[in-house]
Amino acid sequence: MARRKEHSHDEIRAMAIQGATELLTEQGIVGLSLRKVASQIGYVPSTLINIFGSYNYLLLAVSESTLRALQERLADVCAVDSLRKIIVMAWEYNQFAHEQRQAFKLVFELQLLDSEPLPESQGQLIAGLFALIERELAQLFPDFTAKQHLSMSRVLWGGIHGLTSLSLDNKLFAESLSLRDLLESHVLAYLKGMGYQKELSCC
Amino acid sequence: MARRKEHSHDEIRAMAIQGATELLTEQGIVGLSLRKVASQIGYVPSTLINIFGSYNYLLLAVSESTLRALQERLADVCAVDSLRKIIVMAWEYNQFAHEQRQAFKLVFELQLLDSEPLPESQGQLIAGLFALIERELAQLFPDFTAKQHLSMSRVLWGGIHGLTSLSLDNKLFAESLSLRDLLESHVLAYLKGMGYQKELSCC
DNA sequence: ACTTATTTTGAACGTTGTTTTTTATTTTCC
DNA sequence: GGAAAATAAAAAACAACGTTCAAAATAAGT
Repeated sequence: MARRKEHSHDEIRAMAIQGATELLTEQGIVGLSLRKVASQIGYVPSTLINIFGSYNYLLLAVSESTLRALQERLADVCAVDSLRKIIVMAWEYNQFAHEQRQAFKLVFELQLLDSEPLPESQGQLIAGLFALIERELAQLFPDFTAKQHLSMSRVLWGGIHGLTSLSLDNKLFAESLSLRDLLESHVLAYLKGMGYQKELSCC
Repeated sequence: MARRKEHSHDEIRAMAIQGATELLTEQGIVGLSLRKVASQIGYVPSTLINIFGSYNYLLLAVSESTLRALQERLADVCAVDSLRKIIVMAWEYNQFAHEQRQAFKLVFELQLLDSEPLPESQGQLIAGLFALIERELAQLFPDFTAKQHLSMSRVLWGGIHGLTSLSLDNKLFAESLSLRDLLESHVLAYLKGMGYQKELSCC
């Protein structure tokens, strides 16, 4: 019983990713399964295995799609100056994570077994996030070396990700504190500590 | 075929936690299962379910044990001043995470379903980690309010956790950079940005 | 010693990802 | 065009999982 050419492989890929994302946001990653995704889009487990290679690779495709959406959202951020831009990006990162909680968690919790370490695309995408900040740091600290920009972008993004990640799991234990203030405090104080002067200029 | 009083429940608890930890560090969380833990300690799945309630609660007990070991390690840190103490604690946190990679990841990846949000003890333990830093911050910034100490401890720890967590998954994309330097940069620059003066005093 | 209660076990259930076989469709070739 | 070969999707089978439940074996009570 083969039903051919009703959808191309790429179409099935897209359908599966969308279906999985829906199930993911509804029921979380524990409520997700290959069989559910298959029946959601009217296909059968082995078909998805044929196309994606394995269930993990399907999840990886979902993760990649999420990462791409996040990248777009951050790339669209604009602000009056580079400092504000970094702060807004930090806040957008956090907002995206909370809006798409389950999908965001999947990105950082999915671990492939001893197959490929990271399938290129994932690496490129995450590196692209860092690049967004590096660009602004180059504006703020024109005299610093590229390695220093690299280092600072990692520290900044590490803090943003850590605060976001902990708050997603309610492991911050600071209900009285505003996450927005924490993120802003992190970015502002770190940059100030690194020598940034023109603090709170305009307005 | 019941074999009673060969071990008490508490003994079986301890055996299961230890056995699970061993399997966890050897094969990772994906290679871990209730059945493997049971056969590892010479018991049967349903016995462990009776004692722990569920497989998730067994994993939670492992997580709690890990967290307790981490807490002890950080509490043992001592240094010449509070600033150095925070930096050393940050480094110890990171070292512990890399040494006990799988166990550390379990702590932050384990998610219970819609049962209790966090079983008290876990919350107390994580809050205890923050308290270690808050105490030092109170030394460094005696004029700040308790709320400010709270806020700063979250920002500091969020950054330390974020850098550690990303590096554990090789998602930092900065092989040329020393993680130790990144952590120190984070702590030093943030505290300096928050107004700490006596930078690099002695020596 | 016999009954009652307790506690561990073994078997069964439903679900999972994956592999293999079967079946239906498409393509190819004469 | 129609038979043969190739292809692709589905069905079935498999091993492993967490969990439940009834049965078996020990401990406790009288």
